Amino acid sequence: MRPTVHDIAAEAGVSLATVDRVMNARPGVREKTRLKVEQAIDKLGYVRDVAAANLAKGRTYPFTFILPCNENAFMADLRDAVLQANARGRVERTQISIVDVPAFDAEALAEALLAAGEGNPAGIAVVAIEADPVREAVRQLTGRGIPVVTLVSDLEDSNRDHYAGVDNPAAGRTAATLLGRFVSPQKGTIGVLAGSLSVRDHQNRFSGFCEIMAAHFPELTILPPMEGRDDSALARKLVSEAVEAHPDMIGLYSLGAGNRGLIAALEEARARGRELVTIAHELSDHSREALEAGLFDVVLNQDAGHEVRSAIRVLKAKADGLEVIAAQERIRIDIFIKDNLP
Amino acid sequence: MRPTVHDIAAEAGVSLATVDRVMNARPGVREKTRLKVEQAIDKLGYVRDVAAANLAKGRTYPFTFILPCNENAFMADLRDAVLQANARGRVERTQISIVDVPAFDAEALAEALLAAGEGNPAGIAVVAIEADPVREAVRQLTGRGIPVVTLVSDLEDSNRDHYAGVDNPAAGRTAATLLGRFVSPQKGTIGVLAGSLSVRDHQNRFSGFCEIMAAHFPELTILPPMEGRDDSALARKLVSEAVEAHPDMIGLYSLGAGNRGLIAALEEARARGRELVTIAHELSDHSREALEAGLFDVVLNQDAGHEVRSAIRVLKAKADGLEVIAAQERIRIDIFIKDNLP
DNA sequence: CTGTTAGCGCATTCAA
DNA sequence: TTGAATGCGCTAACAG
Repeated sequence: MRPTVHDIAAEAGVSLATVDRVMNARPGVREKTRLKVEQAIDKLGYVRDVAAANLAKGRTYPFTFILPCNENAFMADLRDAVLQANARGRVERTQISIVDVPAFDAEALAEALLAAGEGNPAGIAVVAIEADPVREAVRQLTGRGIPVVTLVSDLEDSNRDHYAGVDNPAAGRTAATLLGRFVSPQKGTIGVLAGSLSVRDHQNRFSGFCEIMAAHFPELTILPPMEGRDDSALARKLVSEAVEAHPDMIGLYSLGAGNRGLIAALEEARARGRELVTIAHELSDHSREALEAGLFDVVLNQDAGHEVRSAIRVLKAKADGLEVIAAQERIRIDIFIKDNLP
Repeated sequence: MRPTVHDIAAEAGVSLATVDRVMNARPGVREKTRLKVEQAIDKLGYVRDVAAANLAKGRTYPFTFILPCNENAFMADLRDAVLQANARGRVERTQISIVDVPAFDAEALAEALLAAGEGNPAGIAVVAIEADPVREAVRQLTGRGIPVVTLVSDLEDSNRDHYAGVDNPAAGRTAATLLGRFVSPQKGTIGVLAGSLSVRDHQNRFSGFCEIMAAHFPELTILPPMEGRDDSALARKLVSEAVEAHPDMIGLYSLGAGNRGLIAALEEARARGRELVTIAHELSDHSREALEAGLFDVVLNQDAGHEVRSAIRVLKAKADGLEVIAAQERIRIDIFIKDNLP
């Protein structure tokens, strides 16, 4: 049998309460006593039974998820995933409250973070925006011992506890290699459609994309990126015009959301006899259909469900002061073609 | 607060013990009483606290994993993943014993399954072989209420509780599309290296591969598959000879293990000025290097860690009579190129 | 500073 | 056929 608190207490010659104090780093224990207990703990190889501990504590984990009120399918998926996780909260002992913030508004986000902190949640997950006020808010929270996990979009140079999202420069590089090889050996121009290049994720993807294109596909010219602002109509217009304006355009990388408009534009182009090798992000009903119809050639995806579950696991672990299994928490860049659709 | 057994007992006007009997479908309860309790349960929306239940039971889950003693990197990974999971068994309340069986030996596997069942484990995971004795053994086990999960390789027409592995025909189709597009617009022949076509997984991959090749890349000719028997030296020899014999061979799909020998052969070919678009399976140190060196173009992968953890989660859920979250348990076909390596 | 004690939600003897 | 009592491993008042 694995050792219990009783065994530790006996071994150390103290009471249960003292063992508990030591284990939870609570004050009111002489240094000497603490040492005895700690020795007993690793002599017996004690590991605390978290389930039992939580039972005793009647513990539930109140988490706060701060999400942008964006309209695209991915954010909807993300929200869904959070709601679903919360639905299973009865048994997982988590209780998640979602806080909505306006998209792309750093000030509002910073405020929301601080406000969330007031409720003393067991942890906070946030779709970050790269900005100093946000960084500062996160610093305050972690300083107060509240675990913070960035979700989907990271916050560099902050001391967030964990980032639950993909490596975006790598996503851009992946897109470049696939696009380059698919169009090869044709020469021509490649369009890029972003949501907004003021968003960090999109920046990162774009730079990764350009890096590989420049290095390995010099015969392909990247057109200046279009900014569709995740707006369906705008994206459609931009892409249609670009296809028209560049008869030598043979490929397209859409690194943001706004697949609907993009798909419409590609259908138009196809009707006029133009076929573009196209790589887009985020698997949704629309992008899946586009893949099956051959309008998209590749979809790069981050699994919202995985990200949310990972964030929760990490938050729980941090709240309990446990280690996280890094390998299990790495969020992959999924590559989908029509043949490996889930 | 969520309702507890006490609330149910009070609501139904019976004792805790009776509630327990009803919940665990144990005998010795009058039909009428049972009904009262059941009504109380869904009136209050009771869901049992599994953690508390396990604590009370002092429950641990003794699982048996039956693995082939194969020498390839993937199987080693799989074994590692099981050992690692077992190491965390103290806190997960699992205790896994590994049973080794000779590779590709259906009789031995069937025997091992039956033997494992004697120990009355809480569940069994097995790398299946498609054969009737195996099917029969699985049927017996599940008939006795022991949950059985197939791992990596499924067992069709058996009543195993779950399959923790990838969709192999889809893997083959994926390889075909990528290979076809990468070599395009060249014409030529494509080599196929299998471990053994008597293994179900390999068969499935091969047929998926041929299906797409025939449908979409008629200008490419698939050579008769080579069988490397997961033997490094043999694989090397076969591939080298094939490259030599077919000057028009421009692509290669390796759908089994034996990457070492394959890589050596590709290096030789490269030294002689021959470059083949190559797609292989399973990410390992060797295949990763090959990817980085440009010897492999794509590696399709199944994550052994995910598969094992998934198998354990499912086994636990089945043992507890709980639902599994299907979406979380689907094992992906990971596509790796040099840019999205983990 | 340290120990005693009473639960957390559930399963399980042992009586009745 | 049912109920009362005890304990799983741990935490948290409340006393000393």
